[in-house]
Amino acid sequence: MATREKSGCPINLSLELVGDRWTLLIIRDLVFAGKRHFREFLQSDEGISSRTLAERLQTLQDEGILTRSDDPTHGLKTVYRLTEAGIDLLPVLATLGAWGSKHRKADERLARIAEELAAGGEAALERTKTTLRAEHIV
Amino acid sequence: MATREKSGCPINLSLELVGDRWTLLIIRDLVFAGKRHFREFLQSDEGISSRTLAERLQTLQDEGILTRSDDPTHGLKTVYRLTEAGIDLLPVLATLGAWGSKHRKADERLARIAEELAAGGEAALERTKTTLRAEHIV
DNA sequence: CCGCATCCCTATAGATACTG
DNA sequence: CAGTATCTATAGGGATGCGG
Repeated sequence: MATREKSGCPINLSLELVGDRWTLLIIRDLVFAGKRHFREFLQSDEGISSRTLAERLQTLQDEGILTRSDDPTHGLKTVYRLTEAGIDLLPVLATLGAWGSKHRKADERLARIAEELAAGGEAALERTKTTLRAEHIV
Repeated sequence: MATREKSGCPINLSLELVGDRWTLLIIRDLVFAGKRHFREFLQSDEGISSRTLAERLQTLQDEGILTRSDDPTHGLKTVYRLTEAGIDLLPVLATLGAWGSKHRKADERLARIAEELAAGGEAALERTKTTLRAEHIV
């Protein structure tokens, strides 16, 4: 990515990083599907290519949204985790999910989950965030 | 756009429509800058091209996010307005703006506005929505 | 097996100029 | 004024390769 900033508008700055077809899907998989490894991200229903995935993981790391580390139990594997800045994207995912549930033909089961998270407001978001943070300490 | 659906995930369905560099900037200009005409969108700081703008306005209309109509006071002009589905994207803009304010180097003044809207919660969002709806009746 | 890097090729984005 | 035509640049899919 690394496009030069086109304006200081907060919405624009956010979109310069996450405003594409794939970035928020990767973060969704980190948050809701508990994915941590390269191969797992490759296997999402939407089918990201390995080339695009590698590039996005790199820039997300460069921009402080996630961290890369070695899997202690399995030398070959690399573990990706969200930083605080990444976890803070949860409200964006929640509002996007709520909108999709309401205005697009979403899968019934997933739609209900999205609506519940959105309806739960701040409290529900905080609970999810706490769960995500716990993993870093472990 | 019109890419065939890659999954029924609500977040994915949202991203298939608004997950790109420009769509949410157009909606931002409709919501916060009160823009209504083709030329006005062209003049945003980020500099969208006329071709891309025309295409996005078309698909947004096709997907029921905005409406196109003639300006009664000025025969040549076309007026773009958000539908209810479009207005419902406001929480997405709000969370994106809040994230950008907190985690990117955003313009001071705009950052404060974004933070206030986010901090205001549901009530602040509802007030903005009401203002937007009023325009349709007029 | 793992996380990528590289290559090739096509689809789409975008700049610029122009039209009804 | 709201868009198109045309041309070029880039993003991205898919196959394959490669060091650890």
